[in-house]
Amino acid sequence: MNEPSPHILIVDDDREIRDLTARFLRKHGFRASTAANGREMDSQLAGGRFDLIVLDLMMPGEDGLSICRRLRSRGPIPIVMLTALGEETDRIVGLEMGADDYLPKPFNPRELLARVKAVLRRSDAAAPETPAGRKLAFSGFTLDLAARELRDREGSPVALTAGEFNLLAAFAERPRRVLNRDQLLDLTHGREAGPFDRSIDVQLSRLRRKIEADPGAPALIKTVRGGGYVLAAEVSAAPP
Amino acid sequence: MNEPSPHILIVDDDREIRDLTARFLRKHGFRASTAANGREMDSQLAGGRFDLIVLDLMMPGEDGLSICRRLRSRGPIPIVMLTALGEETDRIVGLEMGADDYLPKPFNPRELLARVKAVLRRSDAAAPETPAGRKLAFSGFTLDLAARELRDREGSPVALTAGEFNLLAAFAERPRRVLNRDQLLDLTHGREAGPFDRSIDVQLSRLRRKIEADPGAPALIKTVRGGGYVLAAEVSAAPP
DNA sequence: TCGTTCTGTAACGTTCCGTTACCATTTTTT
DNA sequence: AAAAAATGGTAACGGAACGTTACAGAACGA
Repeated sequence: MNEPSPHILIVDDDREIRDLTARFLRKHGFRASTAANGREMDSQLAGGRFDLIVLDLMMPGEDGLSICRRLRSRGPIPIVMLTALGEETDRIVGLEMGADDYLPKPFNPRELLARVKAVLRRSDAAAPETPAGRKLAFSGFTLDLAARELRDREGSPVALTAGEFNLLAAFAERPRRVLNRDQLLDLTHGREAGPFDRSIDVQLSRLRRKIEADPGAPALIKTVRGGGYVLAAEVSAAPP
Repeated sequence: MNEPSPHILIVDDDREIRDLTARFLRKHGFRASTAANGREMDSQLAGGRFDLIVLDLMMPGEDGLSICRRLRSRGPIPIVMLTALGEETDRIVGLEMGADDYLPKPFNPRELLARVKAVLRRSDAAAPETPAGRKLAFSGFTLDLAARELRDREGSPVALTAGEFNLLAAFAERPRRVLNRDQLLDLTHGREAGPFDRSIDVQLSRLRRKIEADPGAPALIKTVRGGGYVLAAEVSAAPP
């Protein structure tokens, strides 16, 4: 079972940078595609699976921060951002926005390579998903990570939104561990929590309404006041 | 029961950077210790447990790379590396060496904080094994530490709040030992007692109301006047 | 483009828990 | 022994954390 080399999407309005970078990454064993702006990126993303996105911060039209936000709301894909030199404020804002790493322009291609590798290694270690679609079973439910669907004990599918599924998957992969809101935001959106961020609470409330027998007295995902939430059930691998 | 704040070791030959960084991290809720070189780091590591190491790359004597390699061979502790600006080659080597993140010097403390938090969040969520999903039995009750629930002798769950559960867990893990209020506060909240702190008394009163047959004459958790409280029952491991 | 679905924010109600206060009981002091 | 102090139980209160709903902007599909 040979896994394919990681697929990287380079988003930059400068054609020369785009092409040179893509060629350089390919020479070092990656697959690389390019996009000149947000729109092109969207159609690329619709077309295939990517493992990491190299994103220019300063672009005409929709800028890198806006794109970054959009990507984050979709799911936890790793992002390396390219920033003009010295814009430290932007770097910090971007970091809180959820980019995984930064590279000041102009950059040395070798260094981009190193950061891409490092970010991939990190996100790989953080998300130990098996390439083959895993199925997890807990408390009568079956969660199919590859098909992204949940079935109840009768086998009928439970309609979950993307956000609800991501949240449940984060718990199912770490059963019986208390996860705080920071960690959950990171796992589901790769984002950092703001000071008054309640989005996890709301998502969890919606999730509970769908999977708890009595949402008023949750037995599956419990609240740990001051700590976060924990999946109380035992999780085991389910047969394919 | 409640984990203490993460403990960070700063290894840098520059005393000013060391101390400023440590102070900054402490101000933001971390525990921080310092070491000026590899030797000091070793004795610090021998002395206590650390959750993350901030490591300067350029140091007289044993340099950061060598230290990083040694740390890696010891175990999987998270490392954030500090590199001088422009040492591109070293940065690349450092990342490939296995640092989890790095920061070019001079760095903005806020950015260090953001990266430290991010690295901790991830490494914490990626922790491989479940600590100890133990179940304890005493006096007809069953306390499931992983699922955070208590069941009575009929098997019906007893609704405990997080604080009550933490308190009971502290006792169940130390049966027949008198625990004073300072110890209990430390075990449940990682906090020190204030001069007129009665919070343990109040919580215990609430807990007794839920688990004692006659809260007026407690048989499970007894008061030791002038000493604290003690779980009188015998505790044994329960089958899963 | 339009309509639908999803999701974060704001707002409000509820529950939890630390503080305070008051009382009963025990211990110490006078 | 009476008075005073110390100790602990618990009710009551208020601030903070959490649950839930409503709404509006964003993403998505047609």
